[in-house]
Amino acid sequence: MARIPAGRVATYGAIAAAAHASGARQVGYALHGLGPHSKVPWHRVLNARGLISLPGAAGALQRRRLESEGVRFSGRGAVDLARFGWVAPQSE
DNA sequence: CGGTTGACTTTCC
DNA sequence: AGGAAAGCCAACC
Repeated sequence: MARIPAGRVATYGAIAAAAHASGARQVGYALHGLGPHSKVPWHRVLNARGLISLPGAAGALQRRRLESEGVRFSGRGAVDLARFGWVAPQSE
């Protein structure tokens, strides 16, 4: 996840596959455990629809951070994964 | 040790 | 096309 370049986003499922995680939910659970103080770019992680799955103020913070990195949001607050979606480089 | 939960995804209706 | 249901697996109580 830390290898995700700025201005790009990745889905939970993609990270799970790249990180050999057991499932997309576990990725989200791990992020929940990290906390907002972690230096991991957790804000670049979105769900399969390109939407922010994180409710509350943290979600608003995430969107703001992504916009700061150049990620453009669609009218419904969704990110175009076809453009900003990050593909894991054969990370064994 | 077991039932519930969750920052998810996919399929079926 | 939009909502409900099921699948998934580790953490929590």
